[in-house]
This record gives sequence, C-alpha cells and structure tokens, in this order.
Amino acid sequence: MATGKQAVSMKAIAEQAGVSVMTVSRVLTGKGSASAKTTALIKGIAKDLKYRPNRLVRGIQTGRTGMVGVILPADLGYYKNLLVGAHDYFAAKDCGVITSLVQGNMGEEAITDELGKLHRLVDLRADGVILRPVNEEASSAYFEELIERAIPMVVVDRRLSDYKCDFVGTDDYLGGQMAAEHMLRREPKRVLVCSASEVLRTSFERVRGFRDGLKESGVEVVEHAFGRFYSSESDMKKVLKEQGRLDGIFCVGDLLAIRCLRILEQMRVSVPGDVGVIGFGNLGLPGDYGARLTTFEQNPHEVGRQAAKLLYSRIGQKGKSPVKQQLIVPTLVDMGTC
Amino acid sequence: MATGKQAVSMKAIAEQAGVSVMTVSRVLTGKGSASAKTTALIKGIAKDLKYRPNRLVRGIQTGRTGMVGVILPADLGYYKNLLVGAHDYFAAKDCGVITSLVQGNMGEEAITDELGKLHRLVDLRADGVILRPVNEEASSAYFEELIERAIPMVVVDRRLSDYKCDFVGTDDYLGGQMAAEHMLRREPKRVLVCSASEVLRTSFERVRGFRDGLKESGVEVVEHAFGRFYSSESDMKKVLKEQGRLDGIFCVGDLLAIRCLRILEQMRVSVPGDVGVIGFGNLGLPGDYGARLTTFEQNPHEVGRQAAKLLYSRIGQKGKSPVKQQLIVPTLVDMGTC
DNA sequence: TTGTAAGCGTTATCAT
DNA sequence: ATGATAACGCTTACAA
Repeated sequence: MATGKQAVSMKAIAEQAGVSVMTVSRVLTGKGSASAKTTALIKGIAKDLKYRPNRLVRGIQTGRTGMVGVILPADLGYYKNLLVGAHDYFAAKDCGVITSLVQGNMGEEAITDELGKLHRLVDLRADGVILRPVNEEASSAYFEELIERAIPMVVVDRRLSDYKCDFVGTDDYLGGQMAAEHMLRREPKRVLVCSASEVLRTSFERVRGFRDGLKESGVEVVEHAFGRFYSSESDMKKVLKEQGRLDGIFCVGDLLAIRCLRILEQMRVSVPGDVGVIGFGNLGLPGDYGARLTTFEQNPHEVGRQAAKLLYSRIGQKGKSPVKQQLIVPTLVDMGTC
Repeated sequence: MATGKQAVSMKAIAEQAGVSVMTVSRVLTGKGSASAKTTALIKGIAKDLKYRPNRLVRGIQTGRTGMVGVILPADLGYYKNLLVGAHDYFAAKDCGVITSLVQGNMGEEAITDELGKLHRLVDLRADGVILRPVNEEASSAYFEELIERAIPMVVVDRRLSDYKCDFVGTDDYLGGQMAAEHMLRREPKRVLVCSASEVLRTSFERVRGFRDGLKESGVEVVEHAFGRFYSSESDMKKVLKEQGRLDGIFCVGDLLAIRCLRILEQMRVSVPGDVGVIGFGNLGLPGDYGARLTTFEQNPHEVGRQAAKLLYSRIGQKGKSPVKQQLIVPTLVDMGTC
C-alpha cells in the first residue's frame, strides 16, 4: 500500500470492540453465532467506521468473487438488451458484471482480442463467463484456462461448432415453424423461401422449421439461397421475376425481407394483398419499410436473463453436468405484411 | 478453497523451477531482474502449467485492482455508446469494466439502487467510478465511502448540484451558440425558442448559448417554456398560432422539434422555406420526422472516452486536484430543416 | 541475481 | 459464543 491511512478493516473494528477478528467476521457475514450484545456493538462500530468488506480477499478465501464476465461484440447493437437482461438477473444475486467488448466480428485480430478478454476474466477470477463468440470454431484448447479452473461458461446467440458447452439463443427452428403457421392462414399455393446459406446455422434452422411447418399442407415451396443475410437489389429483382407467381415469401432475415418489399413495390405487387412477406428479426433495427414488416422479434433481454440464470446455476456446481441448450422463443410481430 | 486441485500459483512454479517465489514473481511481472536462464525456465513452466496471475491478490497488495466501475441507467438507450466509449479507452489500459445498471430514473428506489451499486464497487475495490447520477442532489455524505477510500469518480451527462466533482458531458452552451450561428444564415427577423424549464440545466444552457449567439444580430427572440423536453400537440399548436410570424424555431430537444414540424405541416407552413427548425439531440432516436431534422448529435461515445481518460488520470493521482469539467462539443447535423 | 520475512484482509479449522 | 492460528497468493522491504 502506497500512502494514506489504511482502509478500515475487520481488525480495526475488532480492536475497537475488544473482540477478535473472527467474531467480527462472524457478525458481519451473518455466518456463525454471536451474542446479541457483541453483534450490536460490532455492527455499530462497523457503521461508524464506514466499514466495507473487501470482496477481493473474500474471493480469494472462498473461491467466489461474486463477479461474472460478459463478453460481447464492441458494436453492441442487438446485444445491448442481452447485456441488460444479464444484468437484471445478476443484480438480484449481488453479482458484479465485468463487461468486455470485442472489436471486430471475425478474423485473427478479433480472436486475439476475444482470447485476451477471456484471460483477463480468468485473471480477475470471475466466477463464470457469458460469451457471444467471435471465434465460432474455437476448440477446447482455446478455453483451456477456463476449463483448467472449472470456470463455467455459457455461450449466447452463436453456437460453438467444435466445443460442447451450455448455450442460450433464439429458437430458430420454432421461429420457422411459427412463420409457416402464420403463412398458412393465407392458404397459399406456392411460397418462396429466401435463405442465406446452409452453413449458417440460424438460416438453416429457420428454413428447416418453415419447411416442416408446411410439410403436410401441400404448399409448394421454392427456395433461393442468397449467400448471406443480405441481397443486392438486382439479385433480389432477378429472383422475384424468375419465380413468377407467388403467394408468400419467407425471408430468413429482415434485410432480405425489406429488400423484397422494395422490389415488390417496384413490381406493383401488393403486399399483403397479392403476396405475404415474413422476415426474421436479425437486426432489430428495420429501415423505412422495417417498421411495417411482419417479422420475428428475437428477445435478447430474455436470452441474457436465461444465460445469466443458467450460468449462475453452474457456478459452484461441483462436477460436470450435461450440456444445456436453452432456446428462447422469438415473438411474431404482425405488422400486416402477411 | 472448497475442493478440487489447487489452481496453479507462483508457488507451484517456484517449486518446479527450484527457485523462490520471489524470483518467479519478478520474472512474471517483469519488475526486477533475473538471469536469462531462470527467466526462460520460469516462463516455460508458467506456460506449461497455464499459469494465470491472480489479480485479486495483486490488487490487495498493490492497491490497484485494474477494475473500474461504470454506473448507468438500466434502460441503456443513449448511454450505450457512452459505455462503449469508456470500454474503448479502458481496454487499451488493460482495465476491467464493471458495469452497473440502475433501475429507474429518479425517486427513492432508484437512489437506493444507485447507492447499492456504488457500495458494491467499493467492496470490489474498484480503482475508480464513472457515474451517470440518478441522485443529482446527492451531497458528499452520499459518496462518503468513495471519499473515505479516495476512489476517484467522474460524473457524466448529468451534473451533481451539491457535490463538486469531475464531470464530462455535452457542451450545451456551445451547442446553443452553434444553433444561433446556423440560424443566422437565414437572416431571420424573429425567432422562437422552445425551451423546457430554467431549472433544467441542459435546457437553460442551450437557451443561454442561443441567445448569446444572437446577441449582436438584432434578431428578435421570443421564448416559450414548456415544462419539460416535451409538448402535447395542442400546447404546441397554441404556441405556434399565438406567435404569429416566425422565421426560425430553436427547440432545446428533438421531441419538441418533431412536434413543431408536425404542427407546421398541419398549418401548411413550409420548412425550411418559411421557417427554419433546429432541434437538439436529446434522445438520439428520432421518429418519422427525426431522420430529417436539423439537430445536434451528442457524442456519447466521446463522452465515455473522455470520462474514462479523465478517470484514468485520476487513478493513482496522489492528493486532491482541482475539479475538471470536460465538455464535449455536439455535432450539428444539417438535415435541411434550417 | 536471488532469497527471507512480513504483511495484505479475510475465511477455514480447530480449539476453548 | 469466542478465539488462536494457519492459509489464500501475491508484493514490499530488506537482506545476502
């Protein structure tokens, strides 16, 4: 310690009260017993001295620091409410949340950054970690420091492909099914699915759910896979023109759906009169058309809350238990485009 | 420690290397000297054992935990980027950020919550705190635990009325002046100021800046004070009708400005043809008209960065130094309504 | 260059 | 109900 007067410690209280440090500890933590008299005395002195327990020391001693780490992309966007959801839960558990923001979405640099944040959390002896992974291909070697110390981790929003661990995210399959159900009310004959790519799990699951939801309806389903959750105007125009008559369109992302709406407007096709359009709330920040798009709102707040809850349950849980997958149901927001 | 194998400590490395703990400490922290041979040996073993320093202990020992607290309102909104800005700075300084979100904007409950979060940060021995206060009237007694321990605090966005301390926020006065300057290009004869209330510092400062900016222009300035940063449609309509001929309107908040635009449209007054309208980016989330409103964007990211920078400079600064006020210049966003 | 001893503020453990 | 002592993992201060 550099300079200045020492911060008040249990020792100081003990001296003033004429008891041992242990008695102070017992009174102040509420664990163990003490006479009513000493209890009152000690509590009084603690208040007078503005005593505050040193959680660092307590953490060293008990193995629980009461801090958890949350690692998210630096451009918070969609994850803002996830963070808030996690906070909501942890606040109730008197857990401090160390937020770490990772620059970039992929690439070596982002991975290095992510790993650095993980290390910092280990160094601070966080009780657990919530991670939205940048490095989706990370193997268990990547997480060795966490594993070594049995620090529980819950992954959110994006699944890790190589490393099995607890996960909380949107139920994309169910969302797809719900989209199908909603679409069926139009009694369509032929519908188009605008997907991203089979290798993108969210897209794949949404499509799978949608197809399964239509399975016994006899509706004809055609699909066009744009490589990403986005399409240029010309690509979309080409696709829609080629497809000919359609009664409905399900896009696995809002950006695709908004593009659809624009093109359909150009083509003088009425929505939802001629064609119904459903998007999926990939970004949650729709543009001009977005506000009126029938889509699925993901519930990042709930994802955050559930991730926190799951993580908390893992903390202090002795051995290993089977991996859990908590899937949060998206909400259909009917804005009349389908 | 409850169960399981002990985490690897310097002691473990020391034993394996056949040296003392101090040598390990010196090598791993880079402070002090050691022979090239032992250095290599120790570093090798540390890596093999996946050693990670215990920052808690280091914090206890050195008085610097490398953690700072950031306390913001629970509905992050505008503060999202402030948080990101603070992170950007602290990440570079290898500082962990403990985020605390306070429920509610005023009232006893929120204050209790805020104080609780402050206490938790003290308990975790944060090196410093950035606070967007809920409790603006808080006196120094409110912050006694921080003061007692000489934990530096920087207040952002809202000033504390009773307690002098470092502050970083938007330069409202300058914003007002800039609005005036912009307005003058229209060569107006008569302008209306839609203010909130004199007791709201941000409103007051914006108006003061605006008036000062027009001082020598000879422009006639009339002012209507709505109690808040908001007006009902009927109130605004009444005011605009009563005022008669106007060349420009400066609203201290975007919500007021958007209301203005709507009423003017109803009144068939062209903007910016007949009247120029300037708002102030109170919320940053403009509605339909907002996207086209000439207004001031506050720079929460920069506020966060500067607050972090200021706080960091205070950390480890020995005695007390004069209070600093860092004012961030808002950006004029000309969307053509003035 | 390296080591020893003491201490940081608390809890765990075993007494009394 | 209370206390003494060790331990947690590291750094500071002082030797050698």
